[in-house]
Amino acid sequence: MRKTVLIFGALVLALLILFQLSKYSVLTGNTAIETVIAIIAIVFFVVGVLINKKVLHKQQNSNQEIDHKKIKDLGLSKREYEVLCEIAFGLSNKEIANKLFVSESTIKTHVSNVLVKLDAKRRTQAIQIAKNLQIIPQ
Amino acid sequence: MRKTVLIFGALVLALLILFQLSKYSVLTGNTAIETVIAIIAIVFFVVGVLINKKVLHKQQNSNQEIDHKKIKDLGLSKREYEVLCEIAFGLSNKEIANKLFVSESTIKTHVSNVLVKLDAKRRTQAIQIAKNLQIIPQ
DNA sequence: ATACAATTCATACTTTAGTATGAGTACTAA
DNA sequence: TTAGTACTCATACTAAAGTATGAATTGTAT
Repeated sequence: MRKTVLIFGALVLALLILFQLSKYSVLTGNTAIETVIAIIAIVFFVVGVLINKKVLHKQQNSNQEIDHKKIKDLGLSKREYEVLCEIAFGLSNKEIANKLFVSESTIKTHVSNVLVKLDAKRRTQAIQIAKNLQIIPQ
Repeated sequence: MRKTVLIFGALVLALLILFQLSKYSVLTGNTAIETVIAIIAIVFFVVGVLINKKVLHKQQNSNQEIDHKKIKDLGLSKREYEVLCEIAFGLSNKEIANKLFVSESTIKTHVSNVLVKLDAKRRTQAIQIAKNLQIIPQ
């Protein structure tokens, strides 16, 4: 956050300096008015593009990042979350069991717990809910 | 596409006019150099922001748009695709049947066909595959 | 008119998913 | 040390999902 303020301040300062430089170079007759306007136009165009890109980039991030806090708030254990991710990947209980080297009945227990904690009736609904809560990747 | 070209052309024209106007207003002494520079800066800043927003918006769209051609290529019928969407929404066969006003056995038939056409073993896997193929909303 | 695809439905069946209950182990914090 | 939590597993059960087959209806294109 401090970094953003510093960069923004430096940017404004640079622009002000550019502003003054261009004014004096015109008044002293060293530079044509067209050149100054062109430079100003290009500089501010680039600044506009960059600032906008940064803002939109943050918006995209907020849509993709996983909300680890929410996972804890839901009371999902580490293992339950693992199982949830494998469910979303489309695996069956038996396949998840093989992948995590435990028995199928263990997976069934985890799945049941996940469904309760996500307030879902089925694993497909759990996938939807988990995505809406942004606790699994889209 | 033609629309874009027209708008872009009009924009360039407007900027050129602004450019000329500002140059003459300074040379005839009607306007202070600071005012002109400020206006140019603001205008090009806004143009930069808007153009960037449009470009990024199209990129986002390409990640979100549904590939209707692929749906046809897979041989998915209208009804089968409807059922697929409801599956992805997390509904059970019975719930889908009630929503679409048909029997559960009809839904089972559709689901089976969807699984074959998507080469999926389970409905959860079908959701994953459909998302990767971009035939259902993320 | 007929062949074809899409939709609908049923029955019977197998497989997978999900629930309920109880229990053993291991690790951690009070 | 004990209470709590997470993880594991089993058994027995119910519910849902998925398969296979056959069949009737409807609209559409040749």
